[in-house]
Amino acid sequence: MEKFRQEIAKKIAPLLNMSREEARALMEVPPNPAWGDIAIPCFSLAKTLRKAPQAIAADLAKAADLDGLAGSVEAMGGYLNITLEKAAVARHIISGILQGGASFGFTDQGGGKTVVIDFSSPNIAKPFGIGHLRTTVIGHSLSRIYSELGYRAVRVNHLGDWGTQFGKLIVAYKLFAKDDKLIDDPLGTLFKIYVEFHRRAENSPALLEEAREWFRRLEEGDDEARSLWQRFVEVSLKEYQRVYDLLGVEFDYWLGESYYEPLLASTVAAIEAQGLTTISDGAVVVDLADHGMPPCLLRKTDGATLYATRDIAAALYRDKKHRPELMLYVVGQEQTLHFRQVKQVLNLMRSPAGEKMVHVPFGLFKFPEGKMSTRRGNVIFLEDVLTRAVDLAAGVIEAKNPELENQQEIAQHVGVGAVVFADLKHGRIKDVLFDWEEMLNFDGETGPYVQYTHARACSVLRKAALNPALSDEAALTDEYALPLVKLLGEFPQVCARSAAEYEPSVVARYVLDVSSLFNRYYHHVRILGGEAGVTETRLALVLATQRILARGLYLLGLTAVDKM
RNA sequence: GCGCCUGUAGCUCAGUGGAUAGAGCAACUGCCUUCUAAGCAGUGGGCCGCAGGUUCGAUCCCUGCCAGGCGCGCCA
Repeated sequence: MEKFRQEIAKKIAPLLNMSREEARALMEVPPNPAWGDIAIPCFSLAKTLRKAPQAIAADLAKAADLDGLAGSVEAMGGYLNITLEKAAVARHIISGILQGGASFGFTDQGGGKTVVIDFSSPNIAKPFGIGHLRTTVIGHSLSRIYSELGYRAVRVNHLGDWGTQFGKLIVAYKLFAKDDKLIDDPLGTLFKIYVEFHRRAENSPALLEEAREWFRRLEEGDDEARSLWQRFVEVSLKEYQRVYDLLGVEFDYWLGESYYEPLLASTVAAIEAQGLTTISDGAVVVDLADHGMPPCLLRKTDGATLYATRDIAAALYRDKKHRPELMLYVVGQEQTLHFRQVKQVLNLMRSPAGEKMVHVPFGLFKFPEGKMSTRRGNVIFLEDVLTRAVDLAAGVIEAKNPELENQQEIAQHVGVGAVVFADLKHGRIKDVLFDWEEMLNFDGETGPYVQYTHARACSVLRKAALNPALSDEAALTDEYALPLVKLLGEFPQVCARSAAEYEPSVVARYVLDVSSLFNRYYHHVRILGGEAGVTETRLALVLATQRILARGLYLLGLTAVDKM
């Protein structure tokens, strides 16, 4: 579709004495498809042309020579409405998708440039809760969308494997845990003793003091502290891997905060050397009052570093190592101030990393019972949500399609798809209410709905005796086929917008719309068994739809199943 | 107190400086001897938080207010 808009912009621009880009920017889609495919509102031109919008539109309609592009051009209440030549549109879009194969969305705007995406980043020794779902699926999806656009996506899992909580865990472990427990149920045990620690610490401040002391020993490389920390990290990673396997999520780098530990002293020294730091109450800080922010703490009074220090070191490291165009941080919106501070410090250091850094925030999960807190021990485990969804999907398959092969495998793709999609279909920034019913629903605007639509298209293609071919484009110009064709043609723009806004929901909404139009088509138009040329052409539309849905689902991190 | 984010149908959410504000869920009604009914078709349901302003035109941009969420140096 974009090609047609560009061509028309080229023809219209000289008539309005403006650039092609300006003409393109004027275009919109008429609210009623019967009015055309492209609308140009002429109101904003009235002042400069000193003519009534209605007259401008009428003159344009007369003057524009759009032969071969538009079927009709007419003025309507200040708008210039252009209707494209239906068969030409169908031929261009469908052949583009079928020849472009799986990568119709590929535009090569990335040109091989690198984008580093920091996402998931769970805190070691804490359960992988529902709270980590958002960063994990958004980051995963963004990495695929950027790859689709020709970028090299570097996926980094920035594990929270350092900090005072390890002091707490060591104290708790020495007090409450038995070694064998760490083998049977490692994360469950660590979680329990962590909660127990906080329960006791309420009445015993000495425990917190002891925890700080143990973290200090860890930082100094104390053998006992190191080996306990090492075990916590190992058992945690093993458990996280199960969730990542279920979700199909992979990373290029697993680098915890501890990885940057050796770089911290020199990082702080560099900032100090540039004269950016001051001492405040014994702590080393960068004053950001000139930039309207509270100071950024680099060193505590006791000399220990903070997470801002580590994020600055990590950003410098990533910039140097990968030379990226962009560095995305898919982290909850509650950390917006933190990232603004880190970015500002990098800018003050005159590091290019500051400009490249983009915080991609998302809203929190909210619960009917109130706030989730690891410390108080009320968490919903992501793995539980996923297995519950998979079980539910297995039940639906058993009821609706008992003959299906590989039921367990399909159930996994569909169940997980429901959970992932339920998250991605919402705009990032809004808080989301955790709702079992919505997350485990398979009807309506859901992952399974899109997967089902894809499976339906596959089923038709399997049963077809003819091969898809554009034998008779007129078969794609009816009221059910044409809207679908045109929507399929928007896929590249959808991918581009999704990346530009760091918004997987743009793709999610799109595949829902494609599914809806395809199901409508499927219901109203008999695909198989007609005249050969017509059937081949309809099959071409089915194949194009199937490919776009498969690609869209892939970009969201869902699996497109052939049967379900 | 200050800062950031959010406020659209009963619920969950799309939407755009423009022509009648859209989906899904829930409720009700139809449609399986025909390509997968996880579907399709239909009905009802809206001071687009409130008040000003900018504009030929504002749900969208600006200001103020109200409500909710989050954050505001030694946690991450």
